Amino acid sequence: MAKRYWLMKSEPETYSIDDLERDGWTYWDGVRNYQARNFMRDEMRVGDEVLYYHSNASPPGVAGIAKVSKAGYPDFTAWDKRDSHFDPKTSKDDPTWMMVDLAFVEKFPGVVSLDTLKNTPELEGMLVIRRGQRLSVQPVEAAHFRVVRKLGRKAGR
DNA sequence: GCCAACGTTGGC
DNA sequence: GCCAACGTTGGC
Repeated sequence: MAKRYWLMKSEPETYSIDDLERDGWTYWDGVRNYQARNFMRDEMRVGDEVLYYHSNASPPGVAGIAKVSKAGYPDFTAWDKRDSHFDPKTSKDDPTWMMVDLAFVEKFPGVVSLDTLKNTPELEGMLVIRRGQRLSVQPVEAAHFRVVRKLGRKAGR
């Protein structure tokens, strides 16, 4: 199957692109939304590329690129009582929540801000700039991905 | 910190 | 199955 592209949101206070660069890879735990879960469980494949989006940041925007290094598997933090994402309704026999692993690819020299995304005509229709769009994992068109990467590589220069 | 938008829960 | 109440997301 052809490589696909995604956008994933993280609050930099919780886990930023710098954290990912330092660690090299991470597991994407804590997603507790069915639509986002379905993307990770059913559609994300190893090698897919991901726009790493900083939400609740100033400015919010795409900070770099990651890639999927492991396809969907159960989010074990859902079973951990001490974890903030603990979900008492799910069991190990029938996991509700899934996650993927992400590997660091690149950090942009500057953030491609939400404002820039909104003001770039080639990005019209991108989900992340749609009002009220809260999905933390969302598909991105290949053409949009390339435009954002180009903007990112020259951002802050 | 505020609040609009949205998803989920639960009473009926 | 409806829908009000509630919790969360995320821009500002």
